Amino acid sequence: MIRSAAWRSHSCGDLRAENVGQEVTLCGWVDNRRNHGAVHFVDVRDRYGITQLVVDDEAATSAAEQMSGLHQEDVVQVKGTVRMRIEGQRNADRITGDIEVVVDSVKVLSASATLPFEIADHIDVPEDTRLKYRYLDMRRSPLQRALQLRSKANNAIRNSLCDQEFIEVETPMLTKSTPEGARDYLVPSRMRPGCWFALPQSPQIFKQLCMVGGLDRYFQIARCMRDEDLRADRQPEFTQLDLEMSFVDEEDVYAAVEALMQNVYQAVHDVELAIPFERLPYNDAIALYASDKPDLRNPLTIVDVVDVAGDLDFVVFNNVLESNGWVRAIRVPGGASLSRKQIDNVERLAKESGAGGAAWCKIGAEGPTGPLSRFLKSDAGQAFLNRIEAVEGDLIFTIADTPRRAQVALDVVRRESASAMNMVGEDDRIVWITEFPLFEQNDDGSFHPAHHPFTCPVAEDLPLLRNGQKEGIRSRAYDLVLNGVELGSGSIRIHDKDLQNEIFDAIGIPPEVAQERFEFLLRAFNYGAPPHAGFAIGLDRLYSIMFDAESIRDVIAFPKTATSACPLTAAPSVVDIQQLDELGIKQVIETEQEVKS
RNA sequence: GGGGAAGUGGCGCAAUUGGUUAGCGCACAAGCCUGUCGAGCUUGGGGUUGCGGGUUCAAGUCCCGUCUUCCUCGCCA
Repeated sequence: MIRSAAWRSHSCGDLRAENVGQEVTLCGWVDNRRNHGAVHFVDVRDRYGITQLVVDDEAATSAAEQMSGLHQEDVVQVKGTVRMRIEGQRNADRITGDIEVVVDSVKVLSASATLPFEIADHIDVPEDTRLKYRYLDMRRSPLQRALQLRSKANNAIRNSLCDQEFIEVETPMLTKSTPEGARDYLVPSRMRPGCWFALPQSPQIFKQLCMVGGLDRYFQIARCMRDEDLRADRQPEFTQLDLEMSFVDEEDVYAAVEALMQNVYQAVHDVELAIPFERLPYNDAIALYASDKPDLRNPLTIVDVVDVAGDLDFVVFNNVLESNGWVRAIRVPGGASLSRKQIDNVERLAKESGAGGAAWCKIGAEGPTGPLSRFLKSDAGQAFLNRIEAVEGDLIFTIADTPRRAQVALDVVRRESASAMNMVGEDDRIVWITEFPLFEQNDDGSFHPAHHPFTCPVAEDLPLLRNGQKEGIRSRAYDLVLNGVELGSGSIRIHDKDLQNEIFDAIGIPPEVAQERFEFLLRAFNYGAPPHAGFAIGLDRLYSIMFDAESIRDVIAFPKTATSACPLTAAPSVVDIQQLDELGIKQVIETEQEVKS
C-alpha cells in the first residue's frame, strides 16, 4: 500500500470498496480514455495498478473540461471521490475494478507528446524501438514484472547469504588487464599516460584476496564486462552473483548455493526447491548425455557400444574403431512411431553438427527395419540389440565418429529426438556437474586450461600431472546446470604457492609472465592464504529462465544490442579530440564525421 | 571475422510478372455519443519505401554497394 504523501493519498492500485466515499488524490499516467460525451472515463495508471476516473452529470463541469483535454501518457494529479461502480459494470480483471473515482479536478503535471508506440501489452513493437524508448517500454507490464521480480530475487539472494554470514563487498571497476580469457574493455589512465585500466571480467582475484584478508565469506552482485561478440543469452556487461568461502570443500559451496537458490525460487515462484541438487561427475555426464550441461528433463541416455559394434561388419563402425573413435547409440523408447520425415530431420541435424551421419533403425514386430537393420541380422546384431536393451517400438540411432564430433552429434540426436517424441519433462531440473577436466583439447590435439589458473586439481591426479599428462586430469571445478543451461561455475582454489607455480608451469604460463600478471595474488599467498573455494552465477541468464523471458535483454533494464550498442544513449559515440589529447591518445581510425567532411 | 533473415507513415502489416495518385488496421487530430474498460461511429492530417548508385519508357519490386536490427558459427581461460 502506498502511504499518504505530499502528492498522492493512494496509489492507482490501492482503492477498494471499503474506500467508497473517501476523497482521494491519485497521481499517474493517462492510460486509456473512453469518452461517451455526457459520461467520460479515463484510466490512470502507475506501477501498482489502474484506477478508472469518471466524469458525468454528478461531476463538476470544470472537471469534465479538464478530462477532455487529457492525452495519452500525460502525467496527472487527480482529486476526486471514490464510489462504487454501478451494478453490472464492475471489472473483475482489475484489482480496483469495483470502484471508480468521480473527478473534482485534474492537473496535468507533465504533458506527453505523441508516442512512438502505444503503452499497451498487446502491441508488438520491434526491439530496437523498445530499447531506444526503454523508459516507455518500462511502463508496460512485461518489463515492469521482470524488473520487480529481479529486485525481489536479488533481495532473496542477499537475505540468504547474509543469513549464512556472508559479507557483501564491492570490488573495483577500474582494475588490471589480464589478457588471457575474454577481451578486456580498456579505460585509459590520464594520470599515467600510456597506461590502461581494464573493466573487470569478473571479481575473481579480488574475492580470493578477500579470503586472504580473513573475510571468511564474501559475496557481491557484481557487474562483469567482456568485449566479445554477443548472443541472445549474452551481453557485453552482465550481472553475476559472485561468492567465495574459506575453509570449505565442494559440499559447503553446494550447500550455500542450494540455500540461496531455494530462497530465490521461494521469492519468485513461491515454491520449495528440492535440495540437495543432483550431482553428476563430468565424465558420467559426457558418457550418459554427451554434454557437460545436460538437460535432465530429457530422459534419453547414451549407450557406449564400442565392445559390440566391431562384430557388426559395418565398415563405418570399423573405421572409427580403428582410430579409437566413439561408437555410441541412443535408444528412443516408442520412437518407431516417428515419421520418416521426423527421423530424417534428426539425422540431418546430426550431420549439420559435423558428424558423418546417424545410422538408425526401428524395432518392429518382425525385427529391425531401416538403414542400420541390415547389419543387425547376425548373432552380433542380436548382441548389439541386447546391449542397448532394445524392445519392439524403439527407434535406435547410432553415431560413430571422433570423440569430439560424436559428442556434438549425440547431443543433437538426444535433444532432437526427445523433442520430436515430446518426452521432455516440465519440471525444472538442476544438477551439479562435478570434477571438470583441468585441460581441454584443441582441434590440433594440444591442450589449454579449461578454467582460470587458480583452479585446484584433484589430489589423486596430481602424480599424473607431474608426469606431464594432460588428458583426464580432473579438477575440483563444478558447474550448476538448469534445464540444460549453464547457470554458473566455480572451483576449489589453489591456496598453496608452490602448487600454484606448478600449475602455471603445467598450463604453459612461464614464471615471469605469471609474476607480471598475478604478482599481487601470488604475493598475498606468501602471507597465509586459507583454503578457499567459490562460485559465480550468471543472474541475467538465471532470471531469463525463471521469468520465462524470450531473451536475456528482457530481464535487463537497459540492455545493449547484438553489436554492443545502446540505442537509447547512442553509445558508443565519438568523443572530443580534446578528451583524447588529455589522455595522450591518437586515433588512427577515421570516424564517420571525418569521412563525411 | 563467416553464414542466414529482415528494413514500406509513429507502430503492425499489404502492394499480382517491374505498370494508375504506395493501401489497410492501430496510434494522432477534429466532431458525435450516458456505462465504457484493447469503447463505438464520422471526418481529417501524416510516406524521398533504411541510405547511395545502376538497369529500364517505368523500380517498394531487378542488380551492385552500404548502414541498421535480429538469429547463428567462430569467439566468450
